Amino acid sequence: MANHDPDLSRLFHALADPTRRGILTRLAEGPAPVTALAGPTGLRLPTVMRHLAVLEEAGLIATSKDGRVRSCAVVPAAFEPVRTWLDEQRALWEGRLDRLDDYVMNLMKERSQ
Amino acid sequence: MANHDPDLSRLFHALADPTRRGILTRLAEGPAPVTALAGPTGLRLPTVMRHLAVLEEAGLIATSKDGRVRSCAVVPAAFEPVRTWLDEQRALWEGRLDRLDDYVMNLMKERSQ
DNA sequence: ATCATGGTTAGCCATACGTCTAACTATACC
DNA sequence: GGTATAGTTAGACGTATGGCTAACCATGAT
Repeated sequence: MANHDPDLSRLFHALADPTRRGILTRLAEGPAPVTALAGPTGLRLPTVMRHLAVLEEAGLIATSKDGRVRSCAVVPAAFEPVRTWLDEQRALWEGRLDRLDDYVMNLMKERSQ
Repeated sequence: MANHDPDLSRLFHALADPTRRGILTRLAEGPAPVTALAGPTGLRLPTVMRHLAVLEEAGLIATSKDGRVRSCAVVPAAFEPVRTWLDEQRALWEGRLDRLDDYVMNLMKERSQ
């Protein structure tokens, strides 16, 4: 029941935007400065900065400034809660289906007696 | 590079709300009518209906009406694109890290000659 | 036929989101 | 010092989101 987890909401929200996913994919190849990230998007710098802020607040990227260039890098571990939530959901369905299996099995056994 | 996929955006967006995740968790235990889903949320029916519409448009649930009651059920397969995207991202990081490994290995080999 | 129940539609409202421009700061380079 | 480069801040703007009320079907029960 990790549903009210604000982290999870922030994560999913951060991932819900194509521009942000694009940035993450780009960063998966390795760290990059802000301007390099902005280029492919066709968006203005301040807009990209906002996207980066969303990603950083979600913990999906980390940034550090060296001189006048800010380098951004993906934080793979940050994806874990998402994966975990998906796994939890799956476990719930499967639990249910197992119980349904048992139920059907019992029915069949009773019938065959 | 499945980033511009509108399905993915709709999925992530649908999952970004605690109320909607709560509904999914509830549905993972088995199908339920709208009112049963609304109860725990403390929200008004029209509000819940909107959440259900978002979930259905994302393909995460399916609904069908029998008499005057609409039954909602989770659609496990709909989660796959999310999982797939996560896996793709992971593959990218790992590819990068592998190449980095190779690079370091080569460096070390060259040094030791 | 009447009434209660379960759901639906329409519309309002405040806030959040994604985008932009314009103006500003800070660092590198000549 | 002067200029180009990289990023930042502030504010505006239209649209989307999440919530509500009120009124409206549709169906099952009496």
